[in-house]
Amino acid sequence: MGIDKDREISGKSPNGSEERGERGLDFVRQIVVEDMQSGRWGGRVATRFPPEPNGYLHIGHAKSICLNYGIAAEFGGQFNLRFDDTNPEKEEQEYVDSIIEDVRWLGADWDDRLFYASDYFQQMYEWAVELIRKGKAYVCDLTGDQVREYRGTLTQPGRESPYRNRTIDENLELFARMCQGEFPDGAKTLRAKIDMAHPNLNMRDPIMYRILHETHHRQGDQWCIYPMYDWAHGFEDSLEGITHSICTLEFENHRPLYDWFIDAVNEGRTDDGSGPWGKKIHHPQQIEFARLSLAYTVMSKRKLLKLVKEGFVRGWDDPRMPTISGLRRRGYSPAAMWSFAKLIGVNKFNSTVDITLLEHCLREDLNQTSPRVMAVLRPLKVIIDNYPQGQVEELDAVNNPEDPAAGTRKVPFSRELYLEQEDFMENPPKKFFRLAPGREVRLRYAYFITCTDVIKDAQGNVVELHCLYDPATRGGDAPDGRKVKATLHWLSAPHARPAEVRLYDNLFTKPDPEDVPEGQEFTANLNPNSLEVLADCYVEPSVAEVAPLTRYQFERLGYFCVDPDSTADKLVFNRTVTLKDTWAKIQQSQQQG
RNA sequence: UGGGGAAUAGUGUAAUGGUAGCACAAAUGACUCUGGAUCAUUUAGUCAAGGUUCGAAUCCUUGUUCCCCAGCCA
Repeated sequence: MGIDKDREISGKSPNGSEERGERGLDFVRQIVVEDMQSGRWGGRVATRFPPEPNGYLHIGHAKSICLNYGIAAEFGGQFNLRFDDTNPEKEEQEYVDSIIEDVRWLGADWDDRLFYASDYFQQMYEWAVELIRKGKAYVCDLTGDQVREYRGTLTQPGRESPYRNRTIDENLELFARMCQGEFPDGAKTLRAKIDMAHPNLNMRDPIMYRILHETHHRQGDQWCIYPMYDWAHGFEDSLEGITHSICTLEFENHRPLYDWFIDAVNEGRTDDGSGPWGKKIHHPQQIEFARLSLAYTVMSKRKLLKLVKEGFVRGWDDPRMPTISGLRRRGYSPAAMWSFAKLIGVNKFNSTVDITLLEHCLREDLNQTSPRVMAVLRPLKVIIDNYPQGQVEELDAVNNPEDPAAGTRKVPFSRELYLEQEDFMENPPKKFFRLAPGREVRLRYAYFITCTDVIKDAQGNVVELHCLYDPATRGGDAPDGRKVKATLHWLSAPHARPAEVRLYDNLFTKPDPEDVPEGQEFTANLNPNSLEVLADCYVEPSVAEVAPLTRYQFERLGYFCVDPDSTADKLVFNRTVTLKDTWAKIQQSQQQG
């Protein structure tokens, strides 16, 4: 899976100043280094990636996975994969399966530590009872609307619930009955008794449990009360011995609660377990970092779900989606994702990353690893008039100039060829080096050819070219040393295999899809041209039978990847990313004047 | 207008009291059997104003801007 390489890419300090240790490290790793030096966790590092299985993972999650797994790998620690499945209303097995596949594909290794928060429900229940006994939690009968009303506002303190001072025995009994299913959804909650005037709204008697008569994807109907995130999450980390609980910035306001709940359980507990409440439980440190934003796409699960549900894309793994499965289908490699994660770093402020950074990481990896092959996307038939009818030659082509070990292959050449339509212009502008009437170019690995005649249809479209080849230039070199300005890719028409090629562009037309007129939604910025299907393409015969997700570079065009829609009869490719295209830039500036 | 965070070239990110550096992007040139790749050069930055200091992106003060929080979601 190339994990060693991935690790190498992701590891160590960004500046290569490894001898300095903490210099140049992101702030999370600096904390880890300090903890290692101080022995805070006994030299132990344990991280986790805790997705809720209510959607597919996206590249923002990849950033988190690379951070968490990267830290564990670099410091000799452990990395857990844990499903935070505390809300049966939104969670599904399909999402669990896709998440496992995606994390594994990225190369993060959780060994045998695949956990589910729902497996901790019994322990959490017992701790909740303990909090009631300690007078720190109570059963509340307020309705949802009332809870909101009593909570107060950002600037005004809340009011205490009239149920706040129930006796411990009454609370114990009611909570047990909640758990036994005696009350309908929403009738009662268990709340922490903290401070209704707290300036942090999260501390105004937060709800620990709600009643939900819902079948859980894993626990079935065993429970009808479900823990809230704030109550559950710290304990999940605690039970797994997590040292650094890394999450995104919006949970910063929740950290006081994370700490409060663990402290509340630990109150009265001792290090050696003596005393009525037993032994103290582990108290991890929560650290928050900024989530990733990418230009020209959206990253929230809600919006991605909308794109899928309303058919704006073909599914979670549509190659235009920023999901891990979408990027994989598009042709991204784990190595590219890792180097991207390293490049963007980790910080505490929101930033929007330019897609050119992502594409740079992609090209950097694909250039090293992708076998080259010739393909023609928009074919233009070319007849070599002086090439013997019926003759076929097998010419040597290099598989990967960046990797001599990749070897060579044979490419058939014949009298009838396909060239790329855009490689010919009848009236070439300045700086157009490719084929034009009377002009000589090289066909890669083959011959020099000169264009002698242009055939057009009734509408004046160029439909066929006639050329002469120079037999002395076989292989692509002229014995007399004459030069040509261009080298073109080509295919022997009788040998070429038909293929469908899907070209992709940004899903949205604006860097910030949220930038919409008053009253409109982000979908108003969807790019109508994000997908272009070319049905009549051709590829080299050497790419006859290939597995889905196999990557190639189509010479001079870009990186392409076999789509799972591909069959033996019909090859289908996705364009992962184009090659850098100097001519396109020149053309653009020429058009702009 | 309560509380919690954060501001470094167009973008991302280093510098942790001592020459503001790197990558991407952009521009120019070299080389090239991919107008690819590679190499070289250039443009461009500390939110603002004060203060401390021999010396401030870094420390202090004041201000500005941005993000998060009023789900029985996570």
